Parts: sequence; structure tokens; C-alpha cells
Amino acid sequence: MIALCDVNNFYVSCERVFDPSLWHRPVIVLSNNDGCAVARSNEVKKLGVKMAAPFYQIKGLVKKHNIVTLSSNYALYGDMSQRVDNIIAQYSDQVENYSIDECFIRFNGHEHLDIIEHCQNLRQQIWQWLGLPVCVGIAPSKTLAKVANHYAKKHKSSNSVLKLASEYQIKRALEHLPVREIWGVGGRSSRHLNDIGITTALQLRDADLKSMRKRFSVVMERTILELRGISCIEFDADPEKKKQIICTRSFGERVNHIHPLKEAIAYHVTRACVTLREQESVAQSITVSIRTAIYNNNSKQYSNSITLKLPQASSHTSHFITAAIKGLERIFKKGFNYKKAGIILNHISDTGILQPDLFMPPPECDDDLMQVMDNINARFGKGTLRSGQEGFGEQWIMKSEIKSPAYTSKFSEVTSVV
DNA sequence: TCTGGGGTCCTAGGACCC
DNA sequence: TCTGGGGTCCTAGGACCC
Repeated sequence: MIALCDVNNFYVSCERVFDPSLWHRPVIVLSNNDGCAVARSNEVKKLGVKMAAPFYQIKGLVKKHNIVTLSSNYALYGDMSQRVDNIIAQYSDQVENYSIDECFIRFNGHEHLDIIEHCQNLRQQIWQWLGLPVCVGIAPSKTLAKVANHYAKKHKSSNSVLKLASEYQIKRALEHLPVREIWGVGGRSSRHLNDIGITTALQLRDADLKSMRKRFSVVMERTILELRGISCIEFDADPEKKKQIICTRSFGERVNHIHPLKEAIAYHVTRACVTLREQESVAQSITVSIRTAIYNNNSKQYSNSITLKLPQASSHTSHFITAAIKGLERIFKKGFNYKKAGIILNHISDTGILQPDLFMPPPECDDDLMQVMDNINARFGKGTLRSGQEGFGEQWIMKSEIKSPAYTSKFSEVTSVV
């Protein structure tokens, strides 16, 4: 059996831990630049606010129902996520961290346990220690565990932990579940499925495997098998390193000169390279992209990207900044209002396993410099020591106007009790 | 006039996830 | 006026090889 443990309305729940006045009030957490609603309390969901709804479109509703809106506070959510993981580790040594608020858990070798009781204890400990509400779904495959979790959230009678094991239970659960709700079936596929008369999860489960694979793909075939209780999406407790590292941001204001774009790109490269070195990898190519505001139909649109290959794989920030700025100069066009810029590091491999170029001079050995920078920044805070190319401009910094304090990760912002 | 067959690797783009 | 960011996997098609 596989369990899926998922924190309810994660970002909102984190905010409520440190601000009890938010309990029983409708709360929304916004995306970067305070653009859309990315987390909603149950009260807000009931009002019909959809996931990722643009904030300006729901402003009326926010005012009418006195909804509390907050900017994203990733320092807080990341730290709370870590605390959840630490508790889960006490309950199983087979845990796959699937996302910031979700884990798949297996209990192989613990067959003597009453799995429901075990998961109830887990849930209660997370609640008691952290004040975060979680639900657990248990089933023979990941996809079914997701379904179980869905019902654990929905039905009070489950007491937040629900196991789907017997054919009868599974059938009942799938019967009324629209295909769009299945993990792995997105908007596109669900429309296609509806067109051919498949609207419920049960219908999909019982569809002909071969013809569905032909019509869709191997991904759909696996989903069907998973719905039949045949686990075929790998359980990966030890995920490999990232294969690409992406850093992108929309700007707080429009940008039309190349200079602030260069700063933004240098800033993104810096962040990406820190991640790259943390996982002890090197990358050999970098993609730079820029674009105007896609939703603004009134002004001229332009977007472009370029990929540059480094002569040798590296994890040195300055190698990538040099390449990225060269790329930016090639794709930049005057006369546009830019809204977003970003970079991707590609062709990532482990440090040291790549054969150097026979015809290149040996790589410069100033990795120590990066090490020193990382150490200083880890100790004194991000950006304490940085490349001059990042500049000191404010123009492209994102908006984040209503952010709660970093309660758990900054001494200056820790809650004080008087 | 008539021009093979079997393979690998890479990339861009699509679909999906939270 | 105002619409996020960071990932994974799969597939088709191109380039190339012998």
C-alpha cells in the first residue's frame, strides 16, 4: 500500500499557525507579484474562487467577503515543509517527497501495523506539533492514493485518513469521480476523453487498454493500470538530482532598457548556480529568455530565447553570467516593454565525471571563490556577497506588498511574547 | 526509368504536476 | 492597470551513422 500525506491548503495553513486571527476567516495567498490566488482557505473555495484566479478579477469578491489576502512567504512555507518531513520520517523510512506539501509513504516491513491507526497518529502529531492539518489517502497505487486523499479531504466521516483497498470501495470511489480529477489527466486529455464518452474514473479504468494507449499515449495506459490497482508509477524515495534548473520572474514594473534586464538575468543566473553547486553538479548550457506581457493585447508583443553552450561544463556563476549576457544582447530588441526574464541551466551532470575538452586549456581552478561566496552568503544572508552585474536597480524587483514575517527563519522577525 | 534498411542521439514542443 | 514559478516525462522529427 502507498499513502499520500498532503497538508490542507498548505500556504494558508502555514499563515494561520502564526496568526490565529486568520482562523475561520476566508484567506488567500497570492503568487509572486501578488498576481493570482495560489492558495485558498476552504471558505474561499466555497465562494467559488478558482485556483490561480487573477487577483484583479476577484477584487470585488475579496472586498465583499472581507477576504484576507497575503503575499507568498516562501521562507516560511519551505521551513514548515521541512518540519513536516521530519515528523513523517519518524513514521516510515520510505518517503518520497513529491512536492512542498505532499509525500508518498510506504510501510514495507511494517505489515504488522494497523496502517490506518498509524496514519492517524501521524496526522495527530503533525497537528499537535506544528498546527498544520493534513489528510492521508492509502491505496495500492499512487494514483489511487491520490483518489483516497481526495475523499479524505471531502468526507468528514473519514476523519482525514481514508484507505481504499477492496474492489467495492475502489469502485464506489471511482464511480462519481470526473476524469479531470484523476492525477495525470489534465484539461486536454479530459476533453478528449469526454468526447469519446468517458467521463468518470470508473469508465476510464474499465476502458480497453490497448486502444487507449494507441489513441493517447503510454502515460494514459499507466494511469489506467494504476486505477486498476496495478502500481506502475515508480516510488522514488531517493530522487536524482535536478536535470534542469529554472529561474524566472515577472517584473514589478515594465522594463524597456537592456540594462535592468542584464541585472535581472545576472540575478537569476546567480540563484540557479547556487542550486547547481548545492547538488554538486555542473551544467554545460544555458537558455536565456525574455518576453513582453502576454496578456496585454494592446501593446506590441515580443518574446525570444536563446541557448548557449559553454566550452566546458561548469558551476561557476561568472561563466554563466558572461554567456547569458551575450545571449541577451543577441535577442534583445529595442522598443518593447518587457515583463519577464529568465534562464534555464541544461545538460547537467555530476561534478567531476565530465571529460574536459582535449584542446582547451585546463579549467581554471577558482572553484574556491564560489565556495567562499556560498559560505559567506549562507552565514550572513543571500546577496551579501554578489556579482556587480546584478546591480542595485530596483525596477525589476517583484511586488510583494502584504507578506507575513519570516516567523521561523529570521531572528529579527520571530514572534515576541511580552 | 529505376536509388535500402536499420539504427542512435538530440531537440523542441506538448501535456501534465503542484 | 492588474494574470506565478519550477519542474518531469513523452513524442515526433531531424540529423546523422554504417
